[in-house]
Amino acid sequence: MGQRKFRNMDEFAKASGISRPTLSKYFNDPESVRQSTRQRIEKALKQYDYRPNFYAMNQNRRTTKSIGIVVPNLADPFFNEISRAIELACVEAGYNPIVLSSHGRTHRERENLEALKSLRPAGVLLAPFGRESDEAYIRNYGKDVPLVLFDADVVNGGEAFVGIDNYQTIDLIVKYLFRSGEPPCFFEMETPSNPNANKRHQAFVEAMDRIGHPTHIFKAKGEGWDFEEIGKSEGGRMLAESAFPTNTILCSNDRLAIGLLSAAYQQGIRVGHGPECSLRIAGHDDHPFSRFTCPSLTTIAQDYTAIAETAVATLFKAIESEQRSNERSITLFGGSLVMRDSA
Amino acid sequence: MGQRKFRNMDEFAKASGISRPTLSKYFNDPESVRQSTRQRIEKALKQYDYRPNFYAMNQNRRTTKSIGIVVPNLADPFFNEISRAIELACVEAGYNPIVLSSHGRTHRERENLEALKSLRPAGVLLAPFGRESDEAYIRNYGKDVPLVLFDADVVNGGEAFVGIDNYQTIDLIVKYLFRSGEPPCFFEMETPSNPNANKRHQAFVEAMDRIGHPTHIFKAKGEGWDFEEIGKSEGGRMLAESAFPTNTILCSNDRLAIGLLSAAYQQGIRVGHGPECSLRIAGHDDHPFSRFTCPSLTTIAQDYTAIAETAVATLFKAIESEQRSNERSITLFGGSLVMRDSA
DNA sequence: ATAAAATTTTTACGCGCGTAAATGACTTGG
DNA sequence: CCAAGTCATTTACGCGCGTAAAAATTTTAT
Repeated sequence: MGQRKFRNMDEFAKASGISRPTLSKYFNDPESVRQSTRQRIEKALKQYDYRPNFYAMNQNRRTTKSIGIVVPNLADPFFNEISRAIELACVEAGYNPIVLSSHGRTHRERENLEALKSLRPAGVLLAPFGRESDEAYIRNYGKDVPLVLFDADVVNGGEAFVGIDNYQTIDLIVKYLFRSGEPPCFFEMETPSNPNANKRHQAFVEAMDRIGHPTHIFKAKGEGWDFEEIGKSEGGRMLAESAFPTNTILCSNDRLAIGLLSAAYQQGIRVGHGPECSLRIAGHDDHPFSRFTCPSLTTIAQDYTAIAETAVATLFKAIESEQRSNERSITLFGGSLVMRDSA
Repeated sequence: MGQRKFRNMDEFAKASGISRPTLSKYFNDPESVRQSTRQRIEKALKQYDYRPNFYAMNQNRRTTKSIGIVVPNLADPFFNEISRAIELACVEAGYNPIVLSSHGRTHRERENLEALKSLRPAGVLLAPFGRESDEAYIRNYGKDVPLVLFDADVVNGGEAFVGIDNYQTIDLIVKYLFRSGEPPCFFEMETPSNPNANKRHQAFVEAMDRIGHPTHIFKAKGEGWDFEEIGKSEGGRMLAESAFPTNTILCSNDRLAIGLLSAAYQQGIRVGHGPECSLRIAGHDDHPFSRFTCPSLTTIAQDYTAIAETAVATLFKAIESEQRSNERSITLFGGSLVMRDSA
């Protein structure tokens, strides 16, 4: 394959004996031409190795086949995994995903969305920063482009939100910790930007209320995305000061827990659910490293695939309906308890 | 800002009182117009909020401002960090980086490169899979597009290669381990696809030769990218069988080491450099989690920034020279020893 | 076999911008 | 103030493909 090079679709049309408009239709959607024509085209494609000019293709299309995916930070395994799942779902639907990470910088969220706009994407999937996002901007953005939010919600932003039901997950793990030992206290960031953190805080308060135990919450100072480092230094300090009133600590997310585990290890504290252990630590999110921590981390697993597929399906529905619907849908998935060695 | 919406550059030209060709020049390179004109344009830009059509812009350009960055797997923190550094360097140079991950699937490397081709990028930075890459294809690719390889080399692929000097790094850490305790044995994947692994193997053999100690190498069975899992299961089995003849194990990379540390912990083996410890474990790459393992991992830090910046600079030189040069350059950076608690 | 439906071909135009050449206006230094 | 140089404007064309409409062809149903 690939003897000749073609400068444009016309040349390829001549060589393959198929008219240019038909070829154009085929490249838009291979299903849209007759089976026999499709085979003829694909045979010619194998023989000649031609690819339409991406830019010319998209210039005049009403709508492109590109889907923008914007996440706060690809270095965070959670966003890494979920954007990978979303990417996959887009490719399977015949779309062309474009993943953009804001690298933990709030202002880059807006820059990424702006950059996407000039690509005229068919739709955008956005995991907003949360507190620090430009909410008005996002709401406005959704009026121009089909937009589905995931992980973190913005009131009235886009067509829909798909995320996790933090009340269910926190209730689940609090209940487990309570039944299997002392009731937990809660370890979180002092000023979390992610709204899930706030919901988890609230959910913890309510869960402790329900089981009728006093609520203890400990806040780690620190800014940025180095959650492990903050968990280690701040949590380590609290451990050293014996600040925690119970032997069970529920961390707002796995990354904090990983830092806390590291601090506990350094201080010679035995962590685990066995009788010879003096501390139990649990996390939330089932970070890919949670199974390799020492001890392995008991946590809540989010269903990445379900969230990804629902977000993508919702977006496609919005794209196909061709109009912004008035009813905004919110889908929350439950998480499942992963019992490992740390609690 | 942003009262009116413009359908094209002509409308914006009329409204701003600047001719379209001048605007076109400005968007190509803001420095290419006179300072006073530039200020007028930027003032108008603030007032009106216009962005040129990305597709029309690139269609007729000799060369676009896009740089393709292709890595085997963004889920691997090493590639995550280095692609982030490269992305940054490209943005700073006024280019538009496009990061594509092959998600650990060999065939996607070629698909990504093909997809990039139809974007007519100014250049491409590629970290090939190695053994499983289509080497002939990559060599050929470099004839069409300015191409710089990093991390893993392909003989005669592209303009240049930028990577790490595994001989220096392995020698460094072997020497350290030898001076601070028993000489190490080596723990690696049985059939690594990454050529760095092969070089490290070779470097280990030579380093042990130099210090005059017998060379022991242990190979973990397993395929794919779950290095931690493989390190834990295979390494754990070897630990349980007391297969290692020395108390010091040098792992081919940090991800294997993290798995091995996890296995050692589960078996109640105390790992570290202190007298109360029975095992020392060292890694290679300074994985972001290495400082949070239990104990924290002694390892070799690669200079991501240096590699990224050199790769980008080399690519830009190739782009500017407008012709494939005959001399292929190879740049190798040394690593530095990071002494933590595990060895 | 024939009519109706589905698909392809022919023809033609336009998208938004890059780019080139000629012309015109401005800046700089003496 | 003028000449030379620099930069902006005017004019005009083309890029490669999307897309629309009408004509021609093929397929399907009757």
